[in-house]
Amino acid sequence: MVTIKDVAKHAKVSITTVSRVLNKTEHSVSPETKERVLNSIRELGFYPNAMARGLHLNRTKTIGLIIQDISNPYYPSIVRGVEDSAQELGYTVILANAYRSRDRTTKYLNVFREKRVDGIIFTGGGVVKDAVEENFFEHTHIATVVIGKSCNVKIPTVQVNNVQAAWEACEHLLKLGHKRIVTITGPEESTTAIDRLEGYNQALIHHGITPKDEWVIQGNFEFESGYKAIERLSEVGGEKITAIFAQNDMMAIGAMKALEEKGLKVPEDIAVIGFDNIPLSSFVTPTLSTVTVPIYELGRTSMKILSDILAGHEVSRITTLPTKLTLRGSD
Amino acid sequence: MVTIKDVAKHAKVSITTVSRVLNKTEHSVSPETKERVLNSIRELGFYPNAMARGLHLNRTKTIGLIIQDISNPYYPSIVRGVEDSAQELGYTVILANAYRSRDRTTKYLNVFREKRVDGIIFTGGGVVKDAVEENFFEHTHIATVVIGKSCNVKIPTVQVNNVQAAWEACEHLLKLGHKRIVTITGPEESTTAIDRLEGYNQALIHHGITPKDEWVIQGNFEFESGYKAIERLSEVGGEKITAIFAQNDMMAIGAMKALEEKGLKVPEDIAVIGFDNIPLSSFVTPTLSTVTVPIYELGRTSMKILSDILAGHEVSRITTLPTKLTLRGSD
DNA sequence: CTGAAAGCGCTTACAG
DNA sequence: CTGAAAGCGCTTACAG
Repeated sequence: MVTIKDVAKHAKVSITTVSRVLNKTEHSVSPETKERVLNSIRELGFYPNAMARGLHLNRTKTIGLIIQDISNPYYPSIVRGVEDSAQELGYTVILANAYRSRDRTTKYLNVFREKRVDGIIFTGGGVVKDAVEENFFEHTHIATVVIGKSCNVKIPTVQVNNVQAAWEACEHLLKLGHKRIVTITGPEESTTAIDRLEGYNQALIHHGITPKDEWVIQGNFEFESGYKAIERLSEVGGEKITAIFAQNDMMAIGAMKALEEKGLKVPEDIAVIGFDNIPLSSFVTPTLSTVTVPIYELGRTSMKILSDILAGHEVSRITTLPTKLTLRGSD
Repeated sequence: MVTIKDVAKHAKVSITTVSRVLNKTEHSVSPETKERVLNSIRELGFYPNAMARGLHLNRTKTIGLIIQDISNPYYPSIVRGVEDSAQELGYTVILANAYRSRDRTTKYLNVFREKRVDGIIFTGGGVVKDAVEENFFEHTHIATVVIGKSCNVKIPTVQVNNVQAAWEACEHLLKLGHKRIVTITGPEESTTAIDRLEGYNQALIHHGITPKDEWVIQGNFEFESGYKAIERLSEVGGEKITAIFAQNDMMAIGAMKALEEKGLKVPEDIAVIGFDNIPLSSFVTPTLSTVTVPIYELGRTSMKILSDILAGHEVSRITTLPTKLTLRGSD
C-alpha cells in the first residue's frame, strides 16, 4: 500500500505538507507545492489510511446500526434512510442484525466499542433494549439514537405516536359503522405493540364500546401470525366480527390471505386495516388500507440527529414524526 | 477511553504482557499474571482499540458489501446471508447501497479503500460492474467476490445457472401444453436477465416453437414494470397468450395484480411463473410458482469464499448453487 | 510557506 | 515468564 511517506518522497516535500493538502486545512500551502502533491497522490494512487487518521483524531466516521432482522420488510426502509443520510454526512454504516437476541446484541455492541464507532442507532429493541440499555448505554459514552421508544430518559429518540395513529385507524373503522373490531397484536414485549393496543382500546371506549378480551388476538408482527389469527377468529364466541385492526401490515396481509381461503371477501365481509405501509401493502389484492409510518424518514432523521450530537449540537430528546391514515381497498 | 496502558498500570505489568493475554498468543504468560490482567481488563472495562490493532496487523476484520438497493426484496436475504456468515467468521460488514449508480459505486469503493476493508462482496452490478471492475478491481489488491456474473475472469464468483433454471421453468409451462408464452425481462444491461431470456428462448426452440419478438416484453425487475407489461400484453397481435414467464417475482406479482384487475384468472386463464422465490411470493394469491434461488445461501457462500481467500486458501473461480422449480398456485 | 518530532494505541521481534 | 523499544500511518502543535 502506498503511504503518505511515498507521496512525500515523490513530491519532494515533508509528510506534514502532504497531510496539509490532504486535509484542506486553513494552514496554507503554496499553489505550486499543492499542485505537485496532488499530482503525486494521483500518480501513485494514494488513499489515506483511515485507521491511522482515526487513531489520531479519535473518530472513525463510522456508525453502528442495530436492527432486529433485515428480512422483516419494515427494516430495509430504515436501513436505506440511515444509509442515505450517513453517506451524505460522510459516515459509513456497519449493519448488525440482532435477531431480537440479547446475546447477539451484546456481541455487536462490543464490536462497536472495539471498532470505536462514533455513534449507534438502535431500532426495534423492545425487551432486549431495556436489558442492554442499562448495561451498555449507561456506562458508555458512545452517542446513541433510538428509533422507536427508548426506555432510557437520556437517549434521544425518533418515533411516531403509535397510540394516536392506532386510535385514528380504529376511529375510522368505527365511523364506518363497525362495532365488533378485532385487533391482532405484536409481541408482548414490544412497546410499539403496547402503544398500538392502547390506541385501539381508547378508540373503542371513546365510542362507547367496551373492548372484549377475546377481540385481542396475540400476534408477533409476522405474516404467519396474522394468518393463524384468522383460524382462531372463528372461535370468537358467536358474534360476527366485521373488522380487523392488524397492528402491522405483514399480519394484515397474512389475515387477508386466510380470509380469502375461507371464502370471506375483504372488505365486503370483513374490513382490514394494517399499520406501517410497507411497499408490499399496495401490491396485494385488495390493496391494504393502513397507517403510513414514515419509515425511511425515521432512518434519515435518526442519522441526522446522531450527526448533530456528534457535532456537539443540542438535540431534542424526542422527535415525533407524523403518521397518516392511508385508505385503499381493504376497508 | 481506557487503553492498554491503563490496564498495564492497574495490573502492574507491561503493556506487552497485557497484549499477550489479549491475543491468547502461544507465548505463555503465568496463570497468576494472566488472572490479574484479566481482572484489570474487566474492572476497567477495557476494549482494545481495533484501529490501533488494525494499523499494526494491516487488517480490519471488516468487509464491504455493495448491493444495488436494499428496498428490492431480493437483497435483504443476500445481506442476511453475508452478515450471518461474517459474524460467525469474526468479520463486520459495511453496507453500501449503490442504486445502480456508477458514481455512488465509485464513491463507496474509495471509502472501502480508505477504511482498508479486508475484502469486498459485490452484487447486482450489471453494467456498473463492468465499468467499475476494470478501473478498480484490476488495479487494487482488495480481495473480492462477485455474486451474480462476473465479467472479469479473475474474480471469484458465486452464482446460479440462470439459463438452465429459466429453461426448466419454461419447459414446465410447455409440458403443461402452453404454446404462446410471454416473458417479461429484466433491465437490458442485466446479465442475469440476459441469461434468463436465453433459457426461455432455448426451451421454446427445443420444443419446436419459434419465439416471437412480441412475446418478449421489456421490464426492469420492479413490480410496476410487471404490472405495465400486462397493458401492453393485450396488444400482442391477435393471439391469446396462455402463460407468462416473468424473469423475477416482483414483476410476476405485478403482472398478477394487473391480470386480476382485468378480470383474468390465474392460472385458469393465464399461468404465471416467477423467478427468485422471494418471501412475498408465497403470500400473494394465488401463491406464485417460481424458481427458487438460494438467495440467503448466495450471501453466506460468498462471505465464506471471501474469508477463504483472506486466509490464503485456494478457492474455485466459479461456485454454482442449485436452483429448484417451486410449483405453487399460479401455474 | 515548510518541516522535524511527538504521539494516537496497539503488536511483535529482541533481549534477558 | 516478562519487558523496553520500534513501528504501523497518520495529524498537529511547535519552531523556523
